[in-house]
Amino acid sequence: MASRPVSPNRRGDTRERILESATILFGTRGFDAVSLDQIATEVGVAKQTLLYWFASKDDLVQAVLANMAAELTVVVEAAMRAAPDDPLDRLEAVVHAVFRSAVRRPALLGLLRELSRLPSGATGYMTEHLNPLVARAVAWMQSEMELGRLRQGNPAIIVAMVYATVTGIATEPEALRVVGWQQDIAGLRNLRLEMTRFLRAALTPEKS
Amino acid sequence: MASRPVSPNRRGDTRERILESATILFGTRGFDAVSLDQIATEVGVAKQTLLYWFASKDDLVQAVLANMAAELTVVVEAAMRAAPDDPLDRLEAVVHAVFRSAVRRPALLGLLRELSRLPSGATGYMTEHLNPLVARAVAWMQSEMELGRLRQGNPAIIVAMVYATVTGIATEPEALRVVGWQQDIAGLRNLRLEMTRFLRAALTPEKS
DNA sequence: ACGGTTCTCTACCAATTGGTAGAGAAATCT
DNA sequence: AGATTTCTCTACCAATTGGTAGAGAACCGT
Repeated sequence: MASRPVSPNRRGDTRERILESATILFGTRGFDAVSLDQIATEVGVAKQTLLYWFASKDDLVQAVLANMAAELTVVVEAAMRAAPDDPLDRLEAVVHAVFRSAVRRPALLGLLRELSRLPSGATGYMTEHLNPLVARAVAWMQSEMELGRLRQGNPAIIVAMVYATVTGIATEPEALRVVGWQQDIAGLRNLRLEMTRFLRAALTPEKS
Repeated sequence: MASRPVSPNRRGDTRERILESATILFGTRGFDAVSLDQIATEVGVAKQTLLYWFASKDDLVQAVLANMAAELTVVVEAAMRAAPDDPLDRLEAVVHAVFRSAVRRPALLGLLRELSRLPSGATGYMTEHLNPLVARAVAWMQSEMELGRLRQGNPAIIVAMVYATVTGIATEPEALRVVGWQQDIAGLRNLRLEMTRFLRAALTPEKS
């Protein structure tokens, strides 16, 4: 048992594997509920290997968050750029992209939600990272409102509301199960369609 | 230090004080993040007093959840009964009531969200408790849709969506802070108005 | 006054937590 | 080949976790 000569080292991907497992565990169960040992076991590595790559649990959390912010930013900006000009179509495209992303990795949005229960200060770094994205979203929504292409309202709050809706739906399968929703391909498609209809209705300008 | 003769016992309210503190701590920080010692310290009592009233942490969690479910049910049903007949007005009344409740005790909806990361099985009891409420909401929404008084759609998913929106907004002050929202009386009022407008727009039937 | 119940306490426990110390294998550089 | 850096390990640590054992104060009906 002492010798395990065959490549205990997969040459460099250890860090990423740790990040990936940590993202999933933190995002689904919460920071405090997940121990370093659990992550290490999942990755198939000793706890000290984690602490070699990340000086402390806090460091690991920060890295996971930064990773997530970057990933999310890429997804949103790509969708934003590729989308048509009409604001409702564009919003639908972004929501669709985020939603697909969230289905593939439910932990992503879970992490975002997890932020609110970190000791504030730890959140500073994140908000700093996500602020540009958020600011752009709010500005965009405001200008579209002024053009009369979106329903009038407080753009900041409405951005938050769209975020809350999408994130809530994507991170709370439990709530959906309670209302009898089935988590299969048809169900997912249905969910996405219903969500875009809901948001469209909420944001379509009133005919004056 | 050995003697503290002056009424260490406030005669019966200990259990409720524990429940209250536990609700707040669990709801804001999550079950795993809060230790029995922390709760005990907050209540101003020894940890063993907690374990006298609740056989285990799990028991305490269950009690807190049951408490919350009852409280929420009362709030929703009272609002539902007192509200006018028009479905949008009624929805607004219920959302208003829940929202007020959530502002007064942010932990309430936080607990609800926390459910999704409990080992399933622990959630069974809760869903059982909340199921009647949810089932009634879905049935109500469906019948109103059939009457053409609400926008057509999948009633179950739409109930979940409204839930996600309200809960997300009420439990993620962080998200609101990021978009520059101020948590004062005017801000709260504004938030509530914007939210009801949002939901109204999302659920108003299309004029055919 | 007294025996029992109700309630809270101090003292302790094994298991788990995040983290340190330092050894040793493998790859890389010279 | 030898030295150094990179990477992962075993062994250990103090602190905290949920939980047990059991003593003792305050109240109760009798």
